[in-house]
Amino acid sequence: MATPAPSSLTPIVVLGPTASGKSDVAMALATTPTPTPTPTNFGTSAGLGTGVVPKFEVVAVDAMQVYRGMDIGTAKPTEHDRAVVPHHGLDLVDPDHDFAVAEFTAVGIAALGDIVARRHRAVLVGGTGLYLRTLTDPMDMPGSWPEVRAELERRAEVEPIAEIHAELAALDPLAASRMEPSNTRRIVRALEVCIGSGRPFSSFGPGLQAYPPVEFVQVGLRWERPVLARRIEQRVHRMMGEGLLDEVTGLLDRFPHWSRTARQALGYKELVDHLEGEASLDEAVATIVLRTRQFAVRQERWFRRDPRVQWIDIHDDPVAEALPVIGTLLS
RNA sequence: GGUCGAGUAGCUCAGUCGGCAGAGCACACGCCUGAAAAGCGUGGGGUCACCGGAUCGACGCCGGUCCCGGCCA
Repeated sequence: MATPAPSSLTPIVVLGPTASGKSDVAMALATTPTPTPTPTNFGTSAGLGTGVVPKFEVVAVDAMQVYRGMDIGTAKPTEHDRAVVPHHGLDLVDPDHDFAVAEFTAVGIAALGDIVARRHRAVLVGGTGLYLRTLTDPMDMPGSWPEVRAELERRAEVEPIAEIHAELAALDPLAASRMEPSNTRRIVRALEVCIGSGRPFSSFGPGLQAYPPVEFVQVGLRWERPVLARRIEQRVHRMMGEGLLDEVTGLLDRFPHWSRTARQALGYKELVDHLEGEASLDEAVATIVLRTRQFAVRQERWFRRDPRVQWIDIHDDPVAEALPVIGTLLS
């Protein structure tokens, strides 16, 4: 794969499942002197500013860290880390705001542009695969047509999904053939785009299965599953100890109605269920652990398809084990 | 000790009249274009507690053993 040689401004992506330590690795990258291919000191007039070691800025690529006030459960970077290294993509909206990919993409692309303009280097911390893809592989993402969507969703409640799928097949056979006839979510969206835009859904770019060479250095942190499972369990208990339940009640106080998207956050929905009497606290915590483990597997499955990712096997200490490898990748 | 009920997939449990062993969850694998911490699909898995018996044929019927739970002593 003919990826361009990294320059000192090539963005770095550190990705991996939840609890893999990618935020720590990003912070370490940003705060430790790393070997760079460019001469740094001596004030040689190398020209074009190559003599400067770029400063780092972090772009958090995470669908839940965008919500203000959802800190503990999303493992959001601390105030201290954010004071030491500029962070982007955090605290974009309140939990009553219905947030979606396109909104993130706009913020992310703007942030990347600003970072380059400052001659700084971006470190993307990737947890949400789709969000990350819209940054590394800018795509022609169709718009949204809420009225069309609402109508389709209303129909999907009463009509067999097979009929709606057949309708999509008539308008866009290719798209219809690419999705399970039972996947209401995807079928409704594809139809929404066909009807709303007047163009076949499948005409919007090659989709997610193309992985062209791209000017990002992407490293993935890979753990053995049982080890990661243990880390997840420990982290969930740590979050509870840090006051996750209080965070949830406080947040409910300020925002009685969370958006559909914010409501999905792991650790939050289960505790809300508990507060509503649907589960004991122990049950809720056990559910958080289970679902977070399953989520981590889904993240792995998403990321491991991307042939451009260079995997680093981590056994114990993400920072100590990943940094040297990343250093060699950058030189 | 007596008595009643139970023992089937990793877990919780269905299994009609004796005729190829089932579900949900978990787990593995795949998919993913404005909900993505969401959503959808596929798959592997069994000494039917154990021993014996009757039967062409037993998870099921008969006898015994073990184990768990309730009740009575």
